Amino acid sequence: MTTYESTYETTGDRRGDLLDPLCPTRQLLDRVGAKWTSMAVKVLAEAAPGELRFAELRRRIPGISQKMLSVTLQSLVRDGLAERRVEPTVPPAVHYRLTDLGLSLEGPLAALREWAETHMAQIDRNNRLAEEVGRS
Amino acid sequence: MTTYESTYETTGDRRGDLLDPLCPTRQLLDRVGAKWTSMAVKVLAEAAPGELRFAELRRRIPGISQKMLSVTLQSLVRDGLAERRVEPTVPPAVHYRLTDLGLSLEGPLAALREWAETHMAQIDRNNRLAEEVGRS
DNA sequence: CGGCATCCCGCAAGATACTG
DNA sequence: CAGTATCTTGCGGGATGCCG
Repeated sequence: MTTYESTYETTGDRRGDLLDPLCPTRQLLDRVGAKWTSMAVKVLAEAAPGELRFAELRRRIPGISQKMLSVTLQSLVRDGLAERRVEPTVPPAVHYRLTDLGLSLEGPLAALREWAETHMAQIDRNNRLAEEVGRS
Repeated sequence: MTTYESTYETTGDRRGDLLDPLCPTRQLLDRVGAKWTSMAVKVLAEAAPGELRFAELRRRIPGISQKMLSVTLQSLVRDGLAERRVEPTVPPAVHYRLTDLGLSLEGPLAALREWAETHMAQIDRNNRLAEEVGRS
């Protein structure tokens, strides 16, 4: 655990200076929460160790725009989670596949997904219940 | 797996209608990616099965504003992940604790955290490398 | 103490159009 | 085919101030 807890307790009100741009968990969650990243990782992981072309990825991620897929893949490549391979034909064919690092992320992500699928129905029920209570 | 894959493959371009507001994974990731939710769950989980007061939570989550802590806790309570207990003193003391459901989320979240702490340094290195390449 | 109401801003992300 | 470029918007979230 590299995140903060014991510190700051006694210091009172010195919030606002160091904040937390360093916390690795925060950084990761920002990326995972980026709305498409986790989907892309999932789809690529399902195809692993094979590759997928841009258009193929787009087809497998319903609702994603050309732009967001492009941006998301660039981010994955920059992070070293995915690799880009261009076949020099005309028109060019671009293939993507997860790196070992990317694949290693799929495990934790899958755990979260499983949790979601198991419990989201309950959570929805809780929300509807809270809504009714709120109206009273 | 309740998420989509085999569908949409043959239908071509019918994106934009059903999109995905139903996908439980997406819903969960939206909440987890909400920048403070995961932190709050973590801190509450560390205190479990004990409770934490509002101000105490604020102290343990460096950088969070009063508003965001409030909003985040409300969200957790609505989802049934946490419970709120008000002690009718003056001024009132409000205590929060995770429900069993909330606690069950901590496992998958901790896995993600562990992954982050293990690999974020490498990812940062990858990014710096990509930046250098980009300048060439 | 533990909020809620209000105002405000930046950025993620959608729509659209163009290119090697 | 696989992208960039540009414009635009929604809303997450910060700051501030008031209330029971």
